[in-house]
Amino acid sequence: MLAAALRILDEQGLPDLTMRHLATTLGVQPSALYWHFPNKQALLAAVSDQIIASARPADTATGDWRDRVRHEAAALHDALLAYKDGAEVVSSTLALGLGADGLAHRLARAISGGGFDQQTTGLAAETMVLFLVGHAFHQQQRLQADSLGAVAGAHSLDRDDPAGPPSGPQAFDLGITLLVAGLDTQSRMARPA
Amino acid sequence: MLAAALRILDEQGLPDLTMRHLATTLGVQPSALYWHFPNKQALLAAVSDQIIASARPADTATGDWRDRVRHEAAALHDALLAYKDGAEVVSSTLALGLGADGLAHRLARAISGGGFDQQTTGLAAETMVLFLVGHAFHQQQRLQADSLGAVAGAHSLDRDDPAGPPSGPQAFDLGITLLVAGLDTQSRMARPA
DNA sequence: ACCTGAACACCGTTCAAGT
DNA sequence: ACCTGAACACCGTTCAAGT
Repeated sequence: MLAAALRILDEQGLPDLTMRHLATTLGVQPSALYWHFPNKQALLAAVSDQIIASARPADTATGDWRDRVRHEAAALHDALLAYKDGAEVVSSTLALGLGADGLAHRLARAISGGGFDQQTTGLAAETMVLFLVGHAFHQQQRLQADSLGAVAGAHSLDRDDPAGPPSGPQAFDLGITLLVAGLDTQSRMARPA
Repeated sequence: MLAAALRILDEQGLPDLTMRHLATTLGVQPSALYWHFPNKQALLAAVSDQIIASARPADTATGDWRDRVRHEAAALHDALLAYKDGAEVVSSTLALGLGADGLAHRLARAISGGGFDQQTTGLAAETMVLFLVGHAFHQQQRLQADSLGAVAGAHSLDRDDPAGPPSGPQAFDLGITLLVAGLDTQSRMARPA
């Protein structure tokens, strides 16, 4: 039934992931779902955890902590983009404070390779989570708008007008780089080698 | 009517800001609202812009660009927190790509004081916007959960357990500091003084 | 343990028609 | 220009009752 929810999400999108639609798919009454999940948010939290868990694991052996952090962030970012509306689902779950903790934990583990104290590590991880999810959400929304608005727009390929910033993978990389560089500075200030 | 929408938002919260409820408040049929706004998202976008515009303007005279950026970020952050569910409304508008551009513009103006090229400025502003809004949303959600869950929790004051990171103003400051420090590094790499 | 049936209390949006 | 009335096509959730 979690699997069915993920299928609806990926094939039809979040607006169609309703309790009633899911019930129909399962050949069951809507009320039956409430034996398995207390409410819809709990369902979405479970879906979110599934999406995050699907992110390819970090190659823990290679590179210094900076690369590990960058790779882990990229892997999680990709996982959110892999499911239709994946970023939005995770974003809502995260904001409501239910689940989706895997995101912060995985980033924190990578960051802790830099030898920061626990508090800095946690704060930095949280900062990166918010940027990562926000960016994925934003990007996913634009991709969908483009694919639907190919009618009206007629400029589907000349996005990234020079007035606004480009917002694809390049923007994501810069954000992560900024944060990693900032962390690096912090570490030098704390224990100036 | 925008004013009425803002009042409902601030006094009752986003879940109660429905077209039907707003119409009742105005003594009008729900369908009447559709003469003024094409749909609910457009209404929420207008509300978002109002919230952002209410942020105290930056003191453009004092400090270097780093301080200006920090102050501007803090002012915008505070504005989102000033209205009940303000962060959530702005977050959704932002994600859908309607309005809320004031956020990025104001930050970009402050950042541009650092003399970065337009692309870096825009990307950095976007990064900060995502962090800023995500953090405000997260924080607002927790405050509300605390004020409602004072019943079940009984630990309303000993939040910030040492396992997780603290997530109040302190966390916000660190995130912004990290980003500013990262930007600083970028500028030294581009034109090593 | 797991599900049905039926209801409750809502939503956003459209559209002809009125003034 | 601005609004009404009435409908369309939905929601999430509860709860007694069934098996």
